[in-house]
Order: sequence, then C-alpha cells, then structure tokens
Amino acid sequence: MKENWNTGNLDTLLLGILRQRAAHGYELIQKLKETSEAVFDLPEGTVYPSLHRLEKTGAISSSWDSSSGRRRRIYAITPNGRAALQSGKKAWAKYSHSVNMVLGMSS
Amino acid sequence: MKENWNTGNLDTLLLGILRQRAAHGYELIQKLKETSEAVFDLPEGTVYPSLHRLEKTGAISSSWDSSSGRRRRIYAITPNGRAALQSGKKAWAKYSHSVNMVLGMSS
DNA sequence: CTTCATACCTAGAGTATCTAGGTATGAAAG
DNA sequence: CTTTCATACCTAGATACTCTAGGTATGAAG
Repeated sequence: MKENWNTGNLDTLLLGILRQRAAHGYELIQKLKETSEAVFDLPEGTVYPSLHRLEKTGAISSSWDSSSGRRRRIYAITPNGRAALQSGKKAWAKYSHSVNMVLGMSS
Repeated sequence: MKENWNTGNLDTLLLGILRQRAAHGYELIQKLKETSEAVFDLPEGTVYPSLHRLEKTGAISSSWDSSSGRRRRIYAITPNGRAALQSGKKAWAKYSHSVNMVLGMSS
C-alpha cells in the first residue's frame, strides 16, 4: 500500500474487512456499512473499481461462485495483501495521530 | 464544512492551525509540518488553493501585511470558520472511530 | 552578485470517488 | 404469473482534491 493515508485508503479498509474471511463485492459493501455504523455507506461505483485495483496489484484474488444460483465474485486476501494491510495500518496510525495533534484532540 | 471527512479534510486541518492565532500561508505550511511531525509536508500548490477555498466560503479572512518588507497574506479564522472547525472535528471523530473499527484497531 | 529561503500565485496532470447508467437473477407480493 | 424489489455484477464520464511544475519577487548570506 502507499505510505500516505490520504489517498487510496478505501483499499486498506477493504483489506481490513477481508483479513478475517473471504467475501464477495456486494457483501463487502454491506460489511463496511455495518462495521462503520453507516459512516462508510459507499456506492458500488466506488467499491468495485477499488477491488479491481487491489486484484491487479495482487493484494487480493478472486474466483466466481455460482452455488447460490446468483453469480458472485469471491475475493480473498493474499499474503501480499496482508503485508499491504500492515503498512496501511501503520500509515493510518501515523496519519490519525497527526490529525489529532493538528486539531488539538486527545491522541 | 462537509460532513464527510474523506474529502476536503485539508481545509479542516488549516482551520485547526488557525484556531489559535492568525498566520500567513507559508507559515501555515511550516506549522502543519511541525505539528504533524512531518506527516503533513504539503506543497504550496496544495495549500494555497485550499486557503482560497476557505476564504471564498467565509471560513477565514485575509489581509496583506508588508511590515517585514516581504509581502504576506495574513489569514484569520472567522466565527463561521470556528463553526466549520467544530463540525469538521465531529466528522473526524466519527471517521477515525469507524476506520479503527474496520481495521480492528483500538478505538 | 549569486544563491538560497521566504512568500506568493496558477494551469494542467493525476487520481480517487461518485453519479448514473446498464445487465441479470431470486424472492416476495399481488 | 407478473411486477417489484433486493441482490450482484459492471463501466463511462463528471466531479473534486492533490500534486507537479512552472512563474514572480524580496531579503539574507556567502
């Protein structure tokens, strides 16, 4: 992942959801909404391109599943993705600490 | 300010610096760098447009100062700006809490 | 007198998000 | 049975912010 939180942070959030278990795109949107208490209520036009980016860089891999009759693309995090998640978390820790400093909030 | 942290957050950061005392643009860049421990080391091409945005929306006001020989545009936060800062801080609190949830970090 | 830090500015490139459209299936309601 | 809604995928183009890369000008230092 990049070492700047300010851009492409959705990629890190998706890896954060996928770190526990694989999921398909639509499901990720819902989990992101649930886990964030509706703060991240993102349109598909935002999330799908992000997933395609992550797959292109090898952070996640996908496979089609049709067991439910309805076709789904299941995404799973790769070892590369876990490394990217770790550096993304570090970037977040630095970024959030700095914002707290600048805004004069408890860090 | 907008209720979404993800976009236009630099505006809130600048208000955070200006909440204590007025400052000119170049100085704000340095203070942002100092206060954030170099995490926010932003180019002028990023910061000046942000200041112009803030002035256009009435969150800050500016005046020219030539007392140092070198001309400087001094920015001060307005009452509107303080209100915008408050809502920006609320947006940040919600956003950062949600990121911590999604990434599984201590919130 | 040249170089560097200060101090301002903007146009255009780059990039991420969002809007708005499209397709298709399963379930529920009437 | 057929219409409607949630599921489930996709992309093209608009929007918006950041950054690059240029420009100008002054004061200080060497």
